[in-house]
Amino acid sequence: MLDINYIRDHKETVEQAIVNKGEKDTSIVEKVLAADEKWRAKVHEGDQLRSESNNKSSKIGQLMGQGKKEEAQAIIKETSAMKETIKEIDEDVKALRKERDDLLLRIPNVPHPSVPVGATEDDNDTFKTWGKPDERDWLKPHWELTERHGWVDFERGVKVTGAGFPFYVGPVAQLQRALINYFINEAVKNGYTELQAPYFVNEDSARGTGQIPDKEDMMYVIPRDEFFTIPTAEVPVTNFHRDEILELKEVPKKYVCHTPCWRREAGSYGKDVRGLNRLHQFDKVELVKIVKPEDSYDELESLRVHAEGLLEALELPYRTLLMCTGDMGFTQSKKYDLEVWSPGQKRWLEVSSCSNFESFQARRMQLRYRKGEKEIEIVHTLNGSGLALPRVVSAILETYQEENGRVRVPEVLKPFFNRDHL
RNA sequence: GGAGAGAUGGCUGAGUGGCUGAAAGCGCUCCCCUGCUAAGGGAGUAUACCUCCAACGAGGUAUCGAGGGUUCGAAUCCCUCUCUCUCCGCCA
Repeated sequence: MLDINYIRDHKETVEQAIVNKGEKDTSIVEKVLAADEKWRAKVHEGDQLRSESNNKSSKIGQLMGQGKKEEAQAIIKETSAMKETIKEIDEDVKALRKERDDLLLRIPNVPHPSVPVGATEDDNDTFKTWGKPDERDWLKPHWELTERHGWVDFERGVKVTGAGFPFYVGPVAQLQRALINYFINEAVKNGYTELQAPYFVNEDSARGTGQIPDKEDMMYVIPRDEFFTIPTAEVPVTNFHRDEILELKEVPKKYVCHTPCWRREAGSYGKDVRGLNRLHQFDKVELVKIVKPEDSYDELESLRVHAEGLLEALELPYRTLLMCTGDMGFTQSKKYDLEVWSPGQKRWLEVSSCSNFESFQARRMQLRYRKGEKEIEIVHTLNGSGLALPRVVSAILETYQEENGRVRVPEVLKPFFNRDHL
Protein backbone atom coordinates (compact mmCIF):
# COMPACT_ATOMS: atom_id res chain seq x y z
CA MET A 1 0.00 0.00 0.00
CA LEU A 2 1.00 3.58 -0.46
CA ASP A 3 1.78 5.98 2.34
CA ILE A 4 -1.30 8.02 3.17
CA ASN A 5 0.91 11.09 3.61
CA TYR A 6 2.31 10.55 0.15
CA ILE A 7 -1.20 10.38 -1.26
CA ARG A 8 -2.10 13.58 0.52
CA ASP A 9 0.90 15.41 -0.93
CA HIS A 10 0.77 13.85 -4.43
CA LYS A 11 -2.91 13.47 -5.13
CA GLU A 12 -2.63 14.08 -8.89
CA THR A 13 0.27 11.65 -9.26
CA VAL A 14 -1.71 8.90 -7.61
CA GLU A 15 -4.82 9.60 -9.68
CA GLN A 16 -2.73 9.53 -12.84
CA ALA A 17 -1.18 6.24 -11.75
CA ILE A 18 -4.61 4.69 -11.34
CA VAL A 19 -5.58 5.80 -14.83
CA ASN A 20 -2.30 4.58 -16.31
CA LYS A 21 -2.75 1.20 -14.69
CA GLY A 22 -6.08 0.87 -16.50
CA GLU A 23 -8.70 2.03 -14.03
CA LYS A 24 -11.03 4.83 -15.09
CA ASP A 25 -12.49 5.78 -11.75
CA THR A 26 -10.07 7.72 -9.57
CA SER A 27 -12.59 8.85 -6.96
CA ILE A 28 -11.06 6.41 -4.50
CA VAL A 29 -8.28 8.94 -3.90
CA GLU A 30 -10.74 11.56 -2.71
CA LYS A 31 -12.48 8.95 -0.65
CA VAL A 32 -9.38 7.75 1.12
CA LEU A 33 -8.30 11.30 1.94
CA ALA A 34 -11.73 12.11 3.34
CA ALA A 35 -11.76 8.89 5.35
CA ASP A 36 -8.32 9.67 6.71
CA GLU A 37 -9.40 13.15 7.71
CA LYS A 38 -12.37 11.76 9.63
CA TRP A 39 -10.29 9.08 11.29
CA ARG A 40 -7.63 11.55 12.47
CA ALA A 41 -10.18 13.92 13.92
CA LYS A 42 -11.78 11.10 15.87
CA VAL A 43 -8.45 9.82 17.13
CA HIS A 44 -7.60 13.25 18.42
CA GLU A 45 -10.92 13.59 20.14
CA GLY A 46 -10.43 10.24 21.84
CA ASP A 47 -6.84 11.00 22.87
CA GLN A 48 -7.84 14.26 24.50
CA LEU A 49 -10.65 12.73 26.45
CA ARG A 50 -8.52 9.85 27.57
CA SER A 51 -5.80 12.22 28.68
CA GLU A 52 -8.30 14.04 30.88
CA SER A 53 -9.59 10.80 32.28
CA ASN A 54 -6.07 9.54 33.02
CA ASN A 55 -5.28 12.71 34.93
CA LYS A 56 -8.35 12.31 37.06
CA SER A 57 -7.68 8.67 37.72
CA SER A 58 -4.22 9.35 39.03
CA LYS A 59 -5.64 12.07 41.25
CA ILE A 60 -8.04 9.49 42.66
CA GLY A 61 -5.06 7.34 43.48
CA GLN A 62 -3.39 10.20 45.36
CA LEU A 63 -6.51 11.10 47.30
CA MET A 64 -7.10 7.48 48.25
CA GLY A 65 -3.54 7.31 49.50
CA GLN A 66 -4.17 10.36 51.69
CA GLY A 67 -7.40 8.85 52.95
CA LYS A 68 -9.59 11.55 51.41
CA LYS A 69 -12.37 9.19 50.40
CA GLU A 70 -15.13 11.73 49.79
CA GLU A 71 -13.07 13.88 47.44
CA ALA A 72 -12.06 10.76 45.57
CA GLN A 73 -15.64 9.64 45.26
CA ALA A 74 -16.58 12.94 43.61
CA ILE A 75 -13.95 12.49 40.92
CA ILE A 76 -14.89 8.86 40.41
CA LYS A 77 -18.33 10.06 39.51
CA GLU A 78 -16.87 12.35 36.84
CA THR A 79 -14.66 9.70 35.30
CA SER A 80 -17.46 7.15 35.32
CA ALA A 81 -19.45 9.51 33.20
CA MET A 82 -16.60 9.79 30.70
CA LYS A 83 -16.23 6.06 30.32
CA GLU A 84 -19.17 5.57 28.05
CA THR A 85 -18.14 8.38 25.71
CA ILE A 86 -14.62 7.06 25.42
CA LYS A 87 -15.94 3.64 24.54
CA GLU A 88 -18.14 5.05 21.81
CA ILE A 89 -15.31 7.08 20.35
CA ASP A 90 -13.05 4.03 20.36
CA GLU A 91 -15.57 2.09 18.36
CA ASP A 92 -15.87 4.94 15.88
CA VAL A 93 -12.09 5.14 15.57
CA LYS A 94 -11.89 1.45 14.83
CA ALA A 95 -14.58 1.62 12.18
CA LEU A 96 -13.10 4.72 10.56
CA ARG A 97 -9.64 3.20 10.54
CA LYS A 98 -10.90 0.11 8.80
CA GLU A 99 -12.77 2.22 6.29
CA ARG A 100 -9.61 4.15 5.48
CA ASP A 101 -7.38 1.10 5.30
CA ASP A 102 -9.76 -0.84 3.08
CA LEU A 103 -9.64 2.03 0.61
CA LEU A 104 -5.89 2.38 0.95
CA LEU A 105 -5.33 -1.28 0.13
CA ARG A 106 -7.23 -0.86 -3.12
CA ILE A 107 -4.97 1.88 -4.49
CA PRO A 108 -2.27 0.50 -6.80
CA ASN A 109 1.42 1.29 -6.67
CA VAL A 110 2.63 4.30 -8.66
CA PRO A 111 4.70 3.40 -11.76
CA HIS A 112 8.22 4.77 -12.04
CA PRO A 113 8.64 7.66 -14.54
CA SER A 114 10.76 5.44 -16.80
CA VAL A 115 7.84 3.07 -17.35
CA PRO A 116 6.03 3.48 -20.68
CA VAL A 117 2.40 4.49 -20.39
CA GLY A 118 0.15 2.02 -22.13
CA ALA A 119 -2.89 -0.19 -21.84
CA THR A 120 -2.00 -3.64 -23.13
CA GLU A 121 0.95 -5.91 -23.85
CA ASP A 122 1.27 -4.22 -27.25
CA ASP A 123 2.50 -1.12 -25.45
CA ASN A 124 5.41 -2.86 -23.73
CA ASP A 125 8.90 -1.77 -24.79
CA THR A 126 11.27 -4.38 -26.15
CA PHE A 127 14.15 -3.41 -23.93
CA LYS A 128 16.66 -5.88 -25.27
CA THR A 129 17.00 -8.97 -27.44
CA TRP A 130 19.79 -11.52 -27.17
CA GLY A 131 20.62 -14.20 -29.71
CA LYS A 132 18.74 -15.03 -32.87
CA PRO A 133 15.46 -16.93 -32.71
CA ASP A 134 16.13 -20.36 -34.18
CA GLU A 135 13.97 -20.64 -37.31
CA ARG A 136 14.84 -24.19 -38.44
CA ASP A 137 11.48 -25.45 -39.61
CA TRP A 138 11.87 -29.12 -38.67
CA LEU A 139 12.11 -28.33 -34.95
CA LYS A 140 9.34 -30.01 -33.01
CA PRO A 141 7.46 -28.55 -30.05
CA HIS A 142 8.60 -29.97 -26.73
CA TRP A 143 5.44 -31.98 -26.16
CA GLU A 144 6.18 -34.12 -29.19
CA LEU A 145 9.64 -34.86 -27.85
CA THR A 146 8.50 -35.61 -24.33
CA GLU A 147 5.75 -37.84 -25.61
CA ARG A 148 8.06 -39.76 -27.92
CA HIS A 149 10.55 -40.42 -25.09
CA GLY A 150 8.03 -40.70 -22.27
CA TRP A 151 9.73 -37.86 -20.44
CA VAL A 152 6.66 -36.05 -19.12
CA ASP A 153 3.57 -38.00 -18.09
CA PHE A 154 0.55 -35.75 -18.35
CA GLU A 155 -2.02 -38.56 -18.36
CA ARG A 156 -0.92 -40.08 -15.08
CA GLY A 157 -0.73 -36.56 -13.64
CA VAL A 158 -4.39 -36.14 -14.50
CA LYS A 159 -5.19 -39.50 -12.91
CA VAL A 160 -3.29 -38.75 -9.72
CA THR A 161 -4.22 -35.10 -9.30
CA GLY A 162 -5.69 -33.32 -12.31
CA ALA A 163 -4.80 -31.33 -15.40
CA GLY A 164 -1.73 -29.16 -14.96
CA PHE A 165 0.04 -31.49 -12.52
CA PRO A 166 2.36 -33.59 -14.69
CA PHE A 167 5.02 -36.11 -13.67
CA TYR A 168 8.53 -35.54 -15.02
CA VAL A 169 10.19 -38.82 -15.85
CA GLY A 170 13.84 -39.84 -16.05
CA PRO A 171 16.07 -37.48 -18.07
CA VAL A 172 13.70 -34.51 -17.90
CA ALA A 173 13.30 -34.90 -14.15
CA GLN A 174 17.08 -34.94 -14.01
CA LEU A 175 17.29 -31.91 -16.31
CA GLN A 176 14.97 -29.98 -14.08
CA ARG A 177 16.92 -30.90 -10.98
CA ALA A 178 20.17 -29.90 -12.70
CA LEU A 179 18.71 -26.53 -13.65
CA ILE A 180 17.52 -25.89 -10.12
CA ASN A 181 20.99 -26.65 -8.83
CA TYR A 182 22.64 -24.55 -11.46
CA PHE A 183 20.37 -21.55 -10.83
CA ILE A 184 20.84 -21.67 -7.08
CA ASN A 185 24.60 -22.06 -7.41
CA GLU A 186 24.80 -19.03 -9.68
CA ALA A 187 22.75 -16.94 -7.28
CA VAL A 188 24.90 -17.96 -4.32
CA LYS A 189 27.97 -16.96 -6.33
CA ASN A 190 26.29 -13.59 -6.78
CA GLY A 191 25.88 -13.07 -3.06
CA TYR A 192 22.38 -14.40 -2.51
CA THR A 193 21.68 -16.44 0.61
CA GLU A 194 20.04 -19.77 -0.07
CA LEU A 195 16.74 -20.30 1.69
CA GLN A 196 14.27 -23.16 1.90
CA ALA A 197 10.82 -21.89 2.67
CA PRO A 198 7.39 -23.14 3.74
CA TYR A 199 5.05 -24.01 0.89
CA PHE A 200 1.97 -22.84 2.77
CA VAL A 201 1.51 -19.35 4.16
CA ASN A 202 -1.05 -17.73 6.41
CA GLU A 203 -3.31 -14.85 5.55
CA ASP A 204 -1.04 -12.14 6.95
CA SER A 205 1.76 -13.24 4.63
CA ALA A 206 -0.52 -13.32 1.61
CA ARG A 207 -1.56 -9.80 2.45
CA GLY A 208 2.00 -8.69 3.04
CA THR A 209 3.09 -9.33 -0.52
CA GLY A 210 -0.20 -8.20 -2.02
CA GLN A 211 -1.79 -11.49 -3.13
CA ILE A 212 -4.68 -10.42 -0.93
CA PRO A 213 -6.85 -8.58 -1.75
CA ASP A 214 -5.79 -8.18 -5.36
CA LYS A 215 -5.02 -11.69 -6.57
CA GLU A 216 -6.50 -14.14 -4.12
CA ASP A 217 -8.14 -16.19 -6.85
CA MET A 218 -4.72 -17.25 -8.11
CA MET A 219 -4.00 -19.23 -4.95
CA TYR A 220 -5.16 -22.61 -3.74
CA VAL A 221 -6.71 -22.45 -0.29
CA ILE A 222 -6.54 -24.98 2.52
CA PRO A 223 -9.60 -23.85 4.45
CA ARG A 224 -9.44 -26.18 7.41
CA ASP A 225 -6.07 -24.84 8.50
CA GLU A 226 -6.44 -21.38 7.00
CA PHE A 227 -3.42 -21.68 4.72
CA PHE A 228 -2.74 -20.65 1.17
CA THR A 229 -0.41 -22.64 -1.05
CA ILE A 230 2.27 -20.32 -2.32
CA PRO A 231 1.92 -19.04 -5.90
CA THR A 232 5.62 -18.13 -5.78
CA ALA A 233 8.47 -18.19 -3.27
CA GLU A 234 8.21 -14.41 -3.25
CA VAL A 235 5.46 -14.75 -0.66
CA PRO A 236 7.24 -16.68 2.12
CA VAL A 237 10.65 -15.17 1.38
CA THR A 238 9.63 -11.52 1.35
CA ASN A 239 7.56 -12.12 4.48
CA PHE A 240 10.61 -13.70 6.16
CA HIS A 241 11.42 -10.29 7.65
CA ARG A 242 7.88 -9.04 8.10
CA ASP A 243 7.42 -6.76 11.15
CA GLU A 244 11.14 -6.35 11.61
CA ILE A 245 13.49 -3.41 11.83
CA LEU A 246 16.74 -4.35 10.12
CA GLU A 247 20.03 -2.80 11.16
CA LEU A 248 21.73 -0.56 8.62
CA LYS A 249 24.57 -3.02 8.06
CA GLU A 250 22.13 -5.86 7.37
CA VAL A 251 20.74 -4.15 4.29
CA PRO A 252 20.68 -5.19 1.47
CA LYS A 253 19.37 -8.70 2.06
CA LYS A 254 19.46 -11.01 -0.94
CA TYR A 255 17.81 -14.41 -0.97
CA VAL A 256 17.48 -17.23 -3.45
CA CYS A 257 14.84 -19.88 -2.91
CA HIS A 258 13.57 -22.81 -4.90
CA THR A 259 9.97 -23.89 -4.38
CA PRO A 260 7.11 -25.40 -6.29
CA CYS A 261 4.53 -22.77 -7.20
CA TRP A 262 0.82 -23.41 -7.30
CA ARG A 263 -1.51 -21.33 -9.40
CA ARG A 264 -5.14 -21.91 -10.15
CA GLU A 265 -4.85 -20.22 -13.56
CA ALA A 266 -8.61 -20.03 -13.96
CA GLY A 267 -9.74 -19.34 -17.50
CA SER A 268 -6.63 -20.43 -19.39
CA TYR A 269 -7.09 -22.51 -22.50
CA GLY A 270 -5.78 -23.48 -25.94
CA LYS A 271 -2.18 -23.22 -27.01
CA ASP A 272 -1.35 -21.32 -23.83
CA VAL A 273 -1.72 -24.46 -21.77
CA ARG A 274 -0.30 -26.95 -24.25
CA GLY A 275 2.52 -29.11 -22.95
CA LEU A 276 4.55 -27.38 -20.24
CA ASN A 277 3.44 -23.89 -21.21
CA ARG A 278 1.15 -23.33 -18.27
CA LEU A 279 0.74 -25.59 -15.27
CA HIS A 280 -1.00 -25.54 -11.94
CA GLN A 281 2.19 -26.65 -10.25
CA PHE A 282 5.65 -25.75 -11.43
CA ASP A 283 9.08 -25.23 -9.92
CA LYS A 284 10.79 -21.91 -9.80
CA VAL A 285 13.98 -20.45 -8.40
CA GLU A 286 13.14 -17.05 -7.01
CA LEU A 287 15.38 -14.10 -6.15
CA VAL A 288 14.33 -11.60 -3.49
CA LYS A 289 16.06 -8.41 -2.45
CA ILE A 290 15.43 -6.12 0.48
CA VAL A 291 17.27 -2.86 -0.11
CA LYS A 292 17.63 0.79 0.80
CA PRO A 293 15.18 2.97 -1.12
CA GLU A 294 17.90 4.97 -2.87
CA ASP A 295 19.43 1.76 -4.28
CA SER A 296 16.34 -0.02 -5.47
CA TYR A 297 16.48 0.91 -9.16
CA ASP A 298 20.15 -0.05 -9.45
CA GLU A 299 19.26 -3.29 -7.70
CA LEU A 300 16.48 -3.90 -10.21
CA GLU A 301 18.96 -3.58 -13.07
CA SER A 302 21.43 -5.99 -11.47
CA LEU A 303 18.60 -8.42 -10.80
CA ARG A 304 17.58 -8.30 -14.44
CA VAL A 305 21.17 -8.72 -15.62
CA HIS A 306 21.59 -11.72 -13.34
CA ALA A 307 18.44 -13.42 -14.67
CA GLU A 308 19.43 -12.63 -18.26
CA GLY A 309 22.85 -14.13 -17.59
CA LEU A 310 21.26 -17.49 -16.82
CA LEU A 311 19.60 -17.63 -20.23
CA GLU A 312 22.81 -16.52 -21.89
CA ALA A 313 24.77 -19.24 -20.13
CA LEU A 314 22.23 -21.75 -21.41
CA GLU A 315 22.61 -20.16 -24.86
CA LEU A 316 18.88 -19.64 -25.20
CA PRO A 317 17.81 -16.62 -27.28
CA TYR A 318 15.53 -14.29 -25.36
CA ARG A 319 14.13 -10.81 -25.24
CA THR A 320 13.55 -8.49 -22.32
CA LEU A 321 10.39 -6.41 -22.18
CA LEU A 322 9.88 -3.30 -20.12
CA MET A 323 6.27 -3.65 -19.10
CA CYS A 324 3.94 -0.71 -19.67
CA THR A 325 1.77 0.78 -16.94
CA GLY A 326 -1.33 -1.16 -17.95
CA ASP A 327 0.35 -4.55 -18.17
CA MET A 328 2.45 -4.62 -15.04
CA GLY A 329 0.14 -5.29 -12.17
CA PHE A 330 -1.14 -3.72 -9.02
CA THR A 331 1.88 -3.85 -6.74
CA GLN A 332 4.81 -3.06 -9.04
CA SER A 333 6.52 0.24 -9.76
CA LYS A 334 8.60 -1.15 -12.57
CA LYS A 335 8.81 -4.58 -14.09
CA TYR A 336 10.84 -6.40 -16.71
CA ASP A 337 9.72 -9.67 -18.27
CA LEU A 338 12.25 -12.05 -19.76
CA GLU A 339 10.92 -14.18 -22.59
CA VAL A 340 12.80 -17.14 -23.97
CA TRP A 341 12.42 -18.17 -27.60
CA SER A 342 10.58 -21.44 -28.07
CA PRO A 343 11.72 -22.57 -31.54
CA GLY A 344 9.36 -25.55 -31.70
CA GLN A 345 6.36 -23.32 -31.06
CA LYS A 346 7.75 -20.22 -32.78
CA ARG A 347 6.77 -18.01 -29.89
CA TRP A 348 8.18 -16.26 -26.84
CA LEU A 349 7.65 -17.76 -23.38
CA GLU A 350 7.87 -15.74 -20.21
CA VAL A 351 10.43 -17.29 -17.89
CA SER A 352 11.18 -14.44 -15.54
CA SER A 353 9.63 -11.32 -14.22
CA CYS A 354 11.82 -8.86 -12.35
CA SER A 355 10.04 -6.20 -10.34
CA ASN A 356 10.66 -3.32 -8.03
CA PHE A 357 7.84 -2.82 -5.54
CA GLU A 358 9.50 0.16 -3.88
CA SER A 359 7.92 0.45 -0.42
CA PHE A 360 4.53 -0.93 -1.46
CA GLN A 361 4.98 -4.42 0.00
CA ALA A 362 7.32 -3.35 2.79
CA ARG A 363 4.83 -0.85 4.16
CA ARG A 364 2.12 -3.48 4.35
CA MET A 365 4.38 -5.78 6.24
CA GLN A 366 6.08 -3.08 8.33
CA LEU A 367 9.52 -4.03 7.07
CA ARG A 368 11.91 -1.24 7.96
CA TYR A 369 15.56 -0.49 8.60
CA ARG A 370 17.39 1.77 10.98
CA LYS A 371 18.73 4.50 8.78
CA GLY A 372 20.32 6.68 11.42
CA GLU A 373 20.35 6.97 15.17
CA LYS A 374 16.73 7.99 15.41
CA GLU A 375 15.60 7.55 11.86
CA ILE A 376 13.71 4.49 10.71
CA GLU A 377 12.67 4.03 7.11
CA ILE A 378 10.57 1.57 5.12
CA VAL A 379 12.77 -0.58 2.86
CA HIS A 380 12.22 -1.33 -0.80
CA THR A 381 11.60 -4.89 -1.94
CA LEU A 382 12.31 -6.52 -5.29
CA ASN A 383 12.03 -9.94 -6.73
CA GLY A 384 12.69 -11.79 -9.92
CA SER A 385 12.54 -15.32 -11.18
CA GLY A 386 15.84 -16.89 -11.76
CA LEU A 387 14.20 -18.80 -13.45
CA ALA A 388 10.84 -20.57 -13.88
CA LEU A 389 11.63 -24.19 -14.68
CA PRO A 390 9.12 -25.80 -17.08
CA ARG A 391 9.39 -23.20 -19.80
CA VAL A 392 13.17 -23.25 -19.62
CA VAL A 393 12.94 -27.02 -19.94
CA SER A 394 10.69 -26.57 -23.00
CA ALA A 395 13.11 -24.14 -24.59
CA ILE A 396 16.07 -26.42 -23.92
CA LEU A 397 14.33 -29.50 -25.34
CA GLU A 398 13.31 -27.61 -28.45
CA THR A 399 16.56 -25.72 -28.95
CA TYR A 400 18.91 -28.61 -28.26
CA GLN A 401 17.02 -31.29 -30.19
CA GLU A 402 18.65 -33.14 -33.09
CA GLU A 403 16.96 -34.48 -36.20
CA ASN A 404 17.01 -38.01 -34.81
CA GLY A 405 15.01 -36.78 -31.80
CA ARG A 406 17.84 -36.86 -29.29
CA VAL A 407 18.46 -33.80 -27.11
CA ARG A 408 21.93 -32.51 -26.27
CA VAL A 409 22.84 -31.40 -22.78
CA PRO A 410 23.66 -27.65 -22.58
CA GLU A 411 27.32 -27.01 -21.88
CA VAL A 412 26.85 -25.45 -18.43
CA LEU A 413 24.75 -28.40 -17.28
CA LYS A 414 27.29 -31.05 -18.30
CA PRO A 415 28.73 -31.25 -14.75
CA PHE A 416 25.31 -32.47 -13.62
CA PHE A 417 25.07 -35.17 -16.30
CA ASN A 418 28.41 -36.67 -17.27
CA ARG A 419 27.02 -37.38 -20.72
CA ASP A 420 26.29 -35.45 -23.91
CA HIS A 421 22.62 -36.28 -24.44
CA LEU A 422 19.60 -36.57 -22.22
C1' G B 1 -3.29 -36.72 20.51
C1' G B 2 -2.85 -36.62 26.52
C1' A B 3 -0.73 -33.91 30.96
C1' G B 4 1.73 -29.71 32.87
C1' A B 5 4.46 -24.89 32.66
C1' G B 6 4.99 -20.38 30.41
C1' A B 7 4.70 -15.68 26.98
C1' U B 8 7.37 -8.54 29.92
C1' G B 9 11.98 -3.76 26.09
C1' G B 10 17.93 -5.73 21.53
C1' C B 11 18.88 -9.91 25.32
C1' U B 12 18.55 -11.91 30.56
C1' G B 13 14.99 -11.01 34.11
C1' A B 14 11.94 -8.30 38.39
C1' G B 15 7.17 -6.94 38.92
C1' U B 16 -0.31 -9.61 42.01
C1' G B 17 -4.55 -3.03 41.23
C1' G B 18 -2.67 3.68 41.19
C1' C B 19 3.80 7.18 42.02
C1' U B 20 5.54 1.12 36.31
C1' G B 21 6.70 2.58 29.47
C1' A B 22 8.02 -0.71 33.01
C1' A B 23 13.50 -2.37 38.56
C1' A B 24 18.23 -4.67 37.94
C1' G B 25 21.92 -6.72 34.85
C1' C B 26 23.96 -7.40 29.93
C1' G B 27 24.55 -5.21 25.22
C1' C B 28 24.81 -0.62 22.38
C1' U B 29 25.80 5.04 21.77
C1' C B 30 28.03 9.54 23.56
C1' C B 31 31.00 11.96 27.30
C1' C B 32 34.66 11.94 31.46
C1' C B 33 38.86 9.64 33.80
C1' U B 34 43.21 6.54 33.55
C1' G B 35 50.40 7.21 29.76
C1' C B 36 48.84 1.79 26.90
C1' U B 37 45.73 -2.48 28.37
C1' A B 38 42.36 -3.87 32.15
C1' A B 39 39.09 -1.38 35.21
C1' G B 40 36.06 2.98 36.71
C1' G B 41 32.40 7.36 36.57
C1' G B 42 28.25 10.03 34.06
C1' A B 43 24.29 10.54 30.41
C1' G B 44 21.37 8.23 26.84
C1' U B 45 19.20 3.80 24.58
C1' A B 46 11.36 0.68 22.15
C1' U B 47 7.49 1.30 18.51
C1' A B 48 3.06 3.30 16.31
C1' C B 49 -0.31 7.13 15.87
C1' C B 50 -2.33 12.15 16.86
C1' U B 51 -1.80 17.57 17.88
C1' C B 52 1.21 22.03 17.76
C1' C B 53 5.86 24.03 15.05
C1' A B 54 8.75 26.93 8.91
C1' A B 55 12.27 24.04 11.53
C1' C B 56 14.93 22.49 16.04
C1' G B 57 11.50 20.55 19.04
C1' A B 58 7.21 20.26 22.53
C1' G B 59 2.86 17.78 24.15
C1' G B 60 -0.76 13.74 24.08
C1' U B 61 -2.53 8.59 23.31
C1' A B 62 -1.69 3.47 22.79
C1' U B 63 1.31 -0.94 23.24
C1' C B 64 4.12 -6.06 28.82
C1' G B 65 1.69 -12.83 23.05
C1' A B 66 -3.63 -11.49 20.61
C1' G B 67 -8.72 -10.28 21.46
C1' G B 68 -12.59 -9.34 24.94
C1' G B 69 -14.27 -8.32 30.19
C1' U B 70 -14.16 -6.35 35.52
C1' U B 71 -12.57 -1.39 37.61
C1' C B 72 -12.50 5.64 38.34
C1' G B 73 -7.66 3.07 37.26
C1' A B 74 -4.89 -3.43 34.74
C1' A B 75 1.75 -5.96 32.97
C1' U B 76 -0.93 -7.33 37.61
C1' C B 77 -7.86 -9.94 38.38
C1' C B 78 -11.50 -12.89 34.92
C1' C B 79 -12.73 -15.22 29.93
C1' U B 80 -11.40 -16.82 24.89
C1' C B 81 -7.67 -17.68 21.38
C1' U B 82 -2.59 -18.21 19.57
C1' C B 83 2.23 -19.59 20.25
C1' U B 84 6.50 -21.67 23.02
C1' C B 85 8.71 -25.19 26.39
C1' U B 86 8.77 -30.02 29.32
C1' C B 87 6.97 -35.13 29.90
C1' C B 88 4.11 -39.22 27.61
C1' G B 89 2.22 -41.23 22.92
C1' C B 90 2.92 -41.32 17.57
C1' C B 91 6.17 -40.46 13.54
C1' A B 92 10.06 -39.24 8.24
